[in-house]
Amino acid sequence: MPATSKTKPAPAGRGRRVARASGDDRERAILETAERLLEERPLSEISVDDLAKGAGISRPTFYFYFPSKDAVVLTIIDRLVAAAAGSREEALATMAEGELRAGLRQALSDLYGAFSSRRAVTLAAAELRMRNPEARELWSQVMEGWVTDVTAVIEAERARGAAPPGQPARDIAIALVQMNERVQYATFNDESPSLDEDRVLDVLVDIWLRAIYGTAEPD
Amino acid sequence: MPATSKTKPAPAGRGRRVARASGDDRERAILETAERLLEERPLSEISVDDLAKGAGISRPTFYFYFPSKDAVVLTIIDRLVAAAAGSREEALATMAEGELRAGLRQALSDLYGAFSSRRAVTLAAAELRMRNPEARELWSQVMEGWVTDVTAVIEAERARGAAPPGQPARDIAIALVQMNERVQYATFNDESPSLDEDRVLDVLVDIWLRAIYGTAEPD
DNA sequence: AACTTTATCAACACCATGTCGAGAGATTCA
DNA sequence: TGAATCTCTCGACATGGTGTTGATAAAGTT
Repeated sequence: MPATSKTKPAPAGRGRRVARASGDDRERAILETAERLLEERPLSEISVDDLAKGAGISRPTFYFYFPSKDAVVLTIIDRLVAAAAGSREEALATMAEGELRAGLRQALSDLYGAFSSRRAVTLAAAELRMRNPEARELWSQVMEGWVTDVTAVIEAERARGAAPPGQPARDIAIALVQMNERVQYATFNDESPSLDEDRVLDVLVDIWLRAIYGTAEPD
Repeated sequence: MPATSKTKPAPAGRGRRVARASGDDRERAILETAERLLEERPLSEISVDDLAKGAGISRPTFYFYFPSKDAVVLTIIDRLVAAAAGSREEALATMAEGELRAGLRQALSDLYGAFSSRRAVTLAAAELRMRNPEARELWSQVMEGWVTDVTAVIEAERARGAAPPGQPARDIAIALVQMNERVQYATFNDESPSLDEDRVLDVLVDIWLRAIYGTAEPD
């Protein structure tokens, strides 16, 4: 077998039926069209025909490359998620190095950045998750990754006495990670009560620090 | 004019075109069918025909009562939101009476209860918000109500010296209210990383107290 | 009894999805 | 070289949803 990647064994079951020659261009064209159109309007207002037209093919031909509109978006989300996973490892590495206040800020900043650089896709992911089980499952894995890591950090901090005991670490982690998801979504989407772009990080970091390291001592 | 409510001037622009006699039954039947079907499957999998059939009428007749499927759900959400608004006032009244830890717990508990008693509708609201501007606007008002009230509470506590200064009260309020929304949704929807039904309140109250009254003092 | 209002639905127009089958062009190999 | 095979393309169709129209029946009003 030669060293050139010739047949590449079906990237995930998503993409095309077999995977080979010049149709790669079409596949890319479809993905690019989807990303471009998502900058303009929500997924629910984009039809298969729009994607086909944008890629310069007919609608039936679209189905040669992807089984559905959702599959196109899932492919795009896959890639975003892979990139975000990179951010997560990097972020956690920073946090493990002692300087925790700055570390946490850096971690949340990386997370924020990973998704803010691809708003349209992030919003589409949220929309798709509502009605597509595969998208739900994928997102679920992303969330679980973050929750697991954050749980470990909280437990480590408690173990070395830097953080006081409290509710189970995993429960706190779930609430904080979900808070970030919602707050970021609202900001990206420019919802009515939502945090300003340039305030998000300060506010989230503050709440994380208090939730992890603080205690509540009302009068 | 007699004292009997005879014509009732079009409840909100939503419901039916005019509003009178026996058609009230049909209208109720449609609303009840919608609620019933939402217990079984998501809004996106319910058709106008399903609603019509369930109410014992044909599809065109459905359009005599409501302009669309979305309008039916919006009517239902309207009522849920009105009920929740009652909860909010009650909750805030409890909090204003000094005993704050218990007060906050009671407030969040009321909020949680208002929506958990109508899970199906709450989930449908979230789904509808994704693609319907009117639903978005309605939900936006609900969120704004809570944010405004919570902001006032935080500022009052800071003013009387019970809570330390920190990020702007409104920003903290936004993040906390959005956290609750997301965490509760995940729990109702039984998502993969989500808090157990019976842990939600403890965790949320803990984070709220720390965010409002605590300070972060890492080692 | 004429007239108006309320209520109903068959038939239609429209749009989106996804499939089928007939081919066109390139590549393989006999 | 030419037949077989594979990749790629699309017209035509089947299906299923939305929303509208117009004819009509039944109730209420004058």
